[in-house]
Amino acid sequence: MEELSNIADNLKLLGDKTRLAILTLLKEREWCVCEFVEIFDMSQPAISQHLRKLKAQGIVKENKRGQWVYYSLHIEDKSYIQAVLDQMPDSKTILSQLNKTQTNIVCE
Amino acid sequence: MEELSNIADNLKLLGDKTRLAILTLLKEREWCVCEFVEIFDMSQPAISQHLRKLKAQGIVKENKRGQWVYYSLHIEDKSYIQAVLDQMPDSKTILSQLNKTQTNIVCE
DNA sequence: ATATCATATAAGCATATACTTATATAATTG
DNA sequence: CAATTATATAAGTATATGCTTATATGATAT
Repeated sequence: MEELSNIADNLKLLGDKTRLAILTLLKEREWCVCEFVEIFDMSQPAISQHLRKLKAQGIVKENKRGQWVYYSLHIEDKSYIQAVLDQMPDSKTILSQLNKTQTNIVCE
Repeated sequence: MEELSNIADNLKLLGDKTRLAILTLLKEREWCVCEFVEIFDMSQPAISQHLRKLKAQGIVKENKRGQWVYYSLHIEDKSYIQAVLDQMPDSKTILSQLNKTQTNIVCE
């Protein structure tokens, strides 16, 4: 059984607008860092630090391919996170709330 | 549709050990402030401030009876909170993790 | 090898958070 | 009425958080 304080620490990570959007987007597919930087109109270090926190608590995992690092969900053992993400809107809705369209995103 | 940032703000409130325990206990029944003070071995203002935050975001509601104020869940319209609390252990488990037994609690 | 691109880390800073103690408010009791 | 009990609020403080800018690391391409 997972500790209450451990669950709270994980939920705290969901309690940030940017991280919650990141996780919701990751429901659909893996994304690389530069895509998030474009989408959120936020500095690259800011995104990187959010992802590091998520990785540190085992909520996402990374997958390096070439110079890109792709992130994906790692919540098979965390039913309460799955339960939240199940209730979240789809990527399109998230992206429209961020006032961006996915078609603009290019990392080369 | 609820705003992403609004959902994040609500989840942030769940991301605290004390508040998460409070909400999990409230699944079972309503509790009054003094019970929480006993259970959490924390100052009365600390508990009161946690409850105020939860009330401010409409996650709990209060019910005054005599000199006591009872709190209960108000999450019918917040499926993502219901989803989290559904995954939480029962009151007995929470209380044992707090190293207290419910039988000790007396407010008079 | 050097230049470029993608990502990570470090340091600094402004604000948010979760407590504390002291005090106020309100209901209950003698 | 005064004393007690339950709760709320205010003010202060230490720590956490989320950004910033600067810099480091590492892969790719010329």
